[in-house]
Amino acid sequence: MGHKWLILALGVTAISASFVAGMYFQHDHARRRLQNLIQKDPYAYYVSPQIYKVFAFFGSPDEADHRMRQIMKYGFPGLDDLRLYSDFVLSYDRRNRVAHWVCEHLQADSIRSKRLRQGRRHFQADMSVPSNFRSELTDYQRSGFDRGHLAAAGNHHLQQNHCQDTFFLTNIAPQIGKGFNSGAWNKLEIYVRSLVNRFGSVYVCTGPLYKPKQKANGKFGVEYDMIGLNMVAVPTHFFKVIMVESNHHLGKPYMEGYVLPNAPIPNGLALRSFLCDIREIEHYAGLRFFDGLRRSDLFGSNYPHESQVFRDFG
DNA sequence: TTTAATGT
Repeated sequence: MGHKWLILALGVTAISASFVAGMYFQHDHARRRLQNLIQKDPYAYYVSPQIYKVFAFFGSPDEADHRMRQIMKYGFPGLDDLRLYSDFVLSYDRRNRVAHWVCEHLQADSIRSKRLRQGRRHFQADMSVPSNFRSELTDYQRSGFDRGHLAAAGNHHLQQNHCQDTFFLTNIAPQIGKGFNSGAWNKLEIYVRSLVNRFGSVYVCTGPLYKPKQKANGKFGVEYDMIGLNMVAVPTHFFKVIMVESNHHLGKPYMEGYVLPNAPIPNGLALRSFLCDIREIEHYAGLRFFDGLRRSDLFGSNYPHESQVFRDFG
């Protein structure tokens, strides 16, 4: 009689012991996975509570999470008022009514399909932004400025809603039309798409700059216009930081940055004359680009004298 | 070709 109870007690002890051991190893495994994640992308850890708040906006959180992680694979430039769209991620500047930055991950099929070009191009205010921080269509009308895309419409032709999302005014900034938006800036966007076609996978971060100038009294100050009743800021410059993932023969990522003045730019001026040290862009924008990459792992840099690989545009 | 605004 006593033996039966003893065997039962031993059995229960063994089962619970293995259960506890299993939980311990499971927990250890999860902890190591999390540690790897944080080492690869330090921002993921800090940003996830804020991201999950945004998830409620989407029908299927898992899909949004998956796409967001793909686009933001190399880290967040900043963490202010993050907004997820179907094919790009954006940080919104409520004070200026213009984004801080917009991140895209471009692959050949998102720029190739031409049939979506026929689709209606329809600018609209983003009603998810509180009205006192929101820019409206009327702010841009008769302002003398174009509604310039940050994430270009031509980069998001894979699905109809991808393209339509780029027309939200959160992704729009006041740009000089002739000589800039339809000129040098458009040339830069076409150049980015040519990189996508040649190398397959390109990460792009685009945004405005409000660049200080030295005044008559010798001190530095920032001066910029504002348009409309909502006082939408007119950036003095725009930047684009481009990172080509390692599909090419040297097997290392390649990064370069451009800064263009929001002004008419002579047609003959080569794009490469706007190449800029990325640390300088970070200084003016208060952002860190592709922080998840070790800079020493990069092939080349954005200095014009180092590499001619990507510099054969007109 | 692509970008966009304007006037009817």
